[in-house]
Amino acid sequence: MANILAVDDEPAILAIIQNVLGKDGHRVTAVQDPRCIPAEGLARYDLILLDVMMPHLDGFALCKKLRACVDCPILFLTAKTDESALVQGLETGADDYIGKPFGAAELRARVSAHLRRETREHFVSLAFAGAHFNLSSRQLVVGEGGPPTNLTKSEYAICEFLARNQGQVFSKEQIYENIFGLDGASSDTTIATHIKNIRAKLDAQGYAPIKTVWGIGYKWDD
Amino acid sequence: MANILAVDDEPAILAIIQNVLGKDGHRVTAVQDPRCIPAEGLARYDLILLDVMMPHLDGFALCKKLRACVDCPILFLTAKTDESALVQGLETGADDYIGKPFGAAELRARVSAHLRRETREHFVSLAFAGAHFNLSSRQLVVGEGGPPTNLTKSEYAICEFLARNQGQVFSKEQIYENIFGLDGASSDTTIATHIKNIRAKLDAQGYAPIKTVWGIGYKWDD
DNA sequence: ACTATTTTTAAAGAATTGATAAAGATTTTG
DNA sequence: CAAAATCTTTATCAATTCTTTAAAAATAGT
Repeated sequence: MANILAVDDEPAILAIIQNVLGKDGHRVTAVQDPRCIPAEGLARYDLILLDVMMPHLDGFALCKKLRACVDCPILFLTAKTDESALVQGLETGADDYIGKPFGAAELRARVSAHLRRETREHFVSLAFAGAHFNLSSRQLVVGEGGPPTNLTKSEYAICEFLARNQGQVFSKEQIYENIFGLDGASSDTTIATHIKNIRAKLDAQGYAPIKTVWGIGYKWDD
Repeated sequence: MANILAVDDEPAILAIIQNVLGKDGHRVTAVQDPRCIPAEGLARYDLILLDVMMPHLDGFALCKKLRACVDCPILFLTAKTDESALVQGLETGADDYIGKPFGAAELRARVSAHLRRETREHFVSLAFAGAHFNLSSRQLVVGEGGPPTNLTKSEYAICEFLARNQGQVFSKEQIYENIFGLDGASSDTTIATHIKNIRAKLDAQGYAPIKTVWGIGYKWDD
């Protein structure tokens, strides 16, 4: 299950995408006007689908802009099927280029392949000097072969999010948005309290990976 | 530049691959008989290209076997262009499926896209001779791979502003306005004090990029 | 030597974080 | 289905850190 952003000026195409990928359990956010892409909270998407030919904004230019601030797979989904367009698309930083008319099965398979790859890479990389995440059982193990830390769902989610973006600083709002979605309006103290509780549990095991960056937020540093 | 393994029973195709990708500086190892794939040293390949229909061994089965012990991108390159074959190919663990006859440009673009993704830059940075800014984590690192300088929010903001406009001189008022907005009425000493504190921290690391332009203001010069 | 400007010092004021505790949700258990 | 346990969110306040200010000392230019 993944968060997917789909941008296309044709509502019919958006509906198909939403239908096809929804069946696989993904949450699809459909945007018809590329100018309305949420600037904040882009980080919470696991994959982005883009049309090339849209009014108001060129898909290639949009891809370049998105790529500058986003790390997830970007896939073009377009009627422009000539090879030079494909090359141009991939060179703007996209990861795949699917020609219309596309089959539902191909769309599903390609989206799955890209998502699978993300987890494949992350699985290997989510081990640190002082601890490692067991991503399938959603547990954090401090040290070597010890018992898993007894974190709650939210606490684990915060840890995994910060750890996946090791070194990067996030504000409390950003953390909340990335974990609970944009809708949830929360006070700063929510995340602050979670962080405090996480630190209490990890400190008890002699592990302190969450650093405060004063005035900005928190980061995972191990 | 990458190590690429290409498996295809047709020598002509292998030659084309070797020629096309060789021009991009990649080292292509060509294997005509899938049974001869080196069991050892598979990990040294950054990307694998597979044919589907080969004598002696099915490409899909081969992909599954490879995927079990290898983490790099696997791309099918095949004449079987129907959708169900594509879906089957991606489901065996491959990352892409390119139909023959393929254009040289498409092959290059797709291979580059997959390699690029492996090493995708997670942090946007602003680099100078003696230091670089990690813009995503809002940190200034002096020298090569050293620890980030411990700057406060305002101090970092001033540094980034001056650095972004390298060489340009700004008065204290201009600096204050650009960072805190027009509304903030501040005395000159506010910025002067910040500059002093920044210099103290950077001087301690043997780095002095902020120059005073007497009677005018300050500039970043590195 | 004089003046204007910058740098330093030191301390008051403002903002942010961390800790404590308790109310509101949710899930588990009997 | 209700009670109990657990988790999430909120409010409040102390502790910490940062920002701003005022005034003295140092420095550059004329």
